[in-house]
Formats: sequence, structure tokens, C-alpha cells
Amino acid sequence: MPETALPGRRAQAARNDVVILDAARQVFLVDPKAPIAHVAERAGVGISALYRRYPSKEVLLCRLCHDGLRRFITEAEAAAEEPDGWAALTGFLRRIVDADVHSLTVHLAGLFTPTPEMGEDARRANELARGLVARAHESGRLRRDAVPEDIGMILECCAAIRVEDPERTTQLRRRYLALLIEGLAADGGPDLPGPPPRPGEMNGRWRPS
Amino acid sequence: MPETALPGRRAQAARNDVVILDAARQVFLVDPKAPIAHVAERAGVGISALYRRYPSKEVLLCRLCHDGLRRFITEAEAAAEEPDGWAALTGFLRRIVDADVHSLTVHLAGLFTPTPEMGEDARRANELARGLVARAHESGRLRRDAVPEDIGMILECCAAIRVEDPERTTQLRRRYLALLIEGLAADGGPDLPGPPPRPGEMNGRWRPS
DNA sequence: TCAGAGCGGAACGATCCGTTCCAGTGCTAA
DNA sequence: TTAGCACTGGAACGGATCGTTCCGCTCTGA
Repeated sequence: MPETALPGRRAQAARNDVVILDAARQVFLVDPKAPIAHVAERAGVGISALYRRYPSKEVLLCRLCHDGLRRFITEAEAAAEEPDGWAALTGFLRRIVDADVHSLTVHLAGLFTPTPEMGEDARRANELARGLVARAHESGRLRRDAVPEDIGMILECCAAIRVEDPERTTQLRRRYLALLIEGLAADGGPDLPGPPPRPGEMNGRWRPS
Repeated sequence: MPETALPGRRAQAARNDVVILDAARQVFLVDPKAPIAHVAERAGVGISALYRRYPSKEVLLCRLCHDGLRRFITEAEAAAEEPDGWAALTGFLRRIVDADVHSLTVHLAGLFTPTPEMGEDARRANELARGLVARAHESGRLRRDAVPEDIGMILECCAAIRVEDPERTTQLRRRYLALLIEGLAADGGPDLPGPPPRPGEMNGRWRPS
């Protein structure tokens, strides 16, 4: 029962499923508080098509956010397979930055009440990130004073880069990620200033206002 | 005619001048689209006190933005005095990051129509930044493929770091700025990926929507 | 042929926010 | 002492925005 082979109206519906999700990602990535009408417009559908699928904006936001989180986990698990701990960490960062996943999970947080399942996935993501940093440390190529919480911050930095053209955005983000990774490499430079980020220090975003 | 010595009502007015500007900075730094009432609340004054000083929100925003730009120029001029080109650039970045000036000039752009005077100052700021990068290159400590436009991007990265506590925010920003600066140092590593940012590539923000 | 799934978009109601307005307060100067 | 006024707090207003509902239409599948 391949979805793409469905005829007529159902085919349109199936196509709309993905078109709407794509549009929502693009729109809310640029402006997390964008009105839902923008999503419909971008998708080239009416508002009804949205409300047929999601009972409210909050649910759509939650779905988007959770998808991003799952992508994060998937990439982290893939990176865990890479034998070289340093390559695992840097490759992981590159893929997450390319996928623009950080904005989805983080900048949308606080706009909806998270499901318990998301909380669990968030914990799992944390655990995986911790493992990646630990293995990078073992490889000896990661500077000694780097901590797992640095990952989220570095992703935050990269997510801040954004220009009109999405492809150009990716290029530029790679540039500054490369800069950060260069800094992350243990080259015997001075220790980083100030106390490192603590676990949970960035969690202020998660409770709904 | 020292302002602080003014008695009674005028003293209150003089105090309010600075209290309001401070509050506006704090509020709009966190959320550039915050309602003006939040500023009044934070300043501990009524809305009238705001409208007595600024004819509209747009003017206040413009003032804030222009102040930030002027601060940028001041710091850049100070850095130009520093004989060591590398120390000049890195010190400049640190001071701008500490002053949280980038958000003021950039994230507020597009929310008002810029004055011609601001355009001129923006050009001057660009020129100064270009000079700082040139001198850093001459010092031999800046990686060859760094360009003046990288400055704005790096500031953007740091500005993305923000937590509840302002002091903690500063600490964390210094941490990631240090990482970026480490990457900026010419250590014979591989060239940065992708085409570097071009002059004016980030100017899409400046026209009012 | 027709029931109904799916759709577009107008309409509605709630909320938000910039701005205006007015009554109160306490200096200041005559 | 007191009239005038600079300054203020905050309620009120009007316009804009946005999430959601609703209605009439189209086209499918049996």
C-alpha cells in the first residue's frame, strides 16, 4: 500500500501531510511565533487542511519539536557507531547544524506544554550527548575543559546564523562551526574562562509561560 | 548645573531619564518586540513618563539602536589605539560582547526606519572593523582566511547565548568567544569551509518591513 | 448517483499593544 | 500663600493580530 500511488483526493491528502509539515518547519524555524496562517500560505493550502490534521497550533508545535528531538537522538546514535571518538563528535555537530534541528527543539520550547514522552526523549538525548563528549575526551583530541553542556551552547551559536537563502545559511553555519571545533581541539592553549555551563542551566525555557 | 543636585520634581525627571533608558535596554535586549508597557513597568514609572520623552516606540527603539552603534564605534576607536593588532581585535570583541551591544544594533534593526545619520555611523563602524581585521592580519596571528565580515557573525554567535542571570550570560559568552578566538588564531589548521560572508550580506535586516 | 471526506477561506471573538487622555501631586515663582 | 505648571500614574480607546470555527464547494469511491 504505497502512499505515493494513491489516486485522487487521498493522494492530495497524503501529499498535504508532508507539505504542511515541511511548511511548518520552514516557517517556525524563521519565526517561532509566526501565525498559523503563514504556514498554510507557505504550504499552499487552506487553514482547514491544517486543522484537519492538528487540533491546535500547540499540538503542531509540539509535533515539530518532538520530531527535531528524535532527529537529534537518531544522529547521536549514529555517531555512537563511529569508532573515532573525535570524528564522532565533530561529525555529529556538523549533521545537527546542517539539519537545523536545534532551533526546532529549543526555540519552540516554552510555546507548548511538553509531553512526558518528550521529557523522556530529552533525557535520552542528554545521555547520548554526554557519551559523545566522553568518547571525544578519551580520544585525547578534545580540550580537557570541555563539558557535555558545551554541545547545546555551540549548537545555539550556530543556530543564530541565518540569512535569507537557506543554502547560504548552511554554508555560513559550517564556517563558524568549523571555527568553534578548531577551538574545541586540544591544542594546549589556555583554559576557557569562567565556570562551564552546568547541567540543566538552560532548562529555563521548558516550562510554558 | 550638575544634574544630580537638582531638587524635587526635576531630580525625579532627570533620574527617570536614565532609569527609562536602562529599562528599555534590558527589556528590548531580551525581547525586541516587547510591549512598551513592559519597559515602563521595569523602570517603575508610568507610561506617560515614557511618552513625555519619546514621541513613539519607534523613536525609542531608534535611540537605543543608535546608542549601541555609537558604543561599537567608541570601542573600535579605542581598539585602534592598541599597538598589538591581535590584542586589539580580540580585546575589541571581548568588550563588545560584554557590553551586549550587538543585539541592540542588530536585533532592533528592521523595527524602525533608520535615520541617515545612523547609516553614516554604520558605514563608519564597518570601516573601523575592517581596519581592525587588517591590522590583526598584519600581526600574523589571525588565520589567513578570516575576513572583516566574520566579526559581525562572531558577535551574532555570542549574542545568541543568553540565560536568566545577566552576569552568568556574560560569563558564558566569554567562554564561547574564547573558543571562537582560539579558532580564529592562525594555527596552520585547514581552511574554513565554504565561501566567506560577503560585504552587505547581512543587510537584509535593515529595511523596515 | 450520492454520501461524505477533504478543502479554501471568510468570519468571529479574544487578546494585545501603541497611543491618548485626564485627574492628581508637589515644585516654583510671585 | 497660592496660582500655575511640569511631571506623573494608569485607565481607556481603537486598531491590529491571530487562533479557531464554520460554511459552502469539489471531487472521490462505491
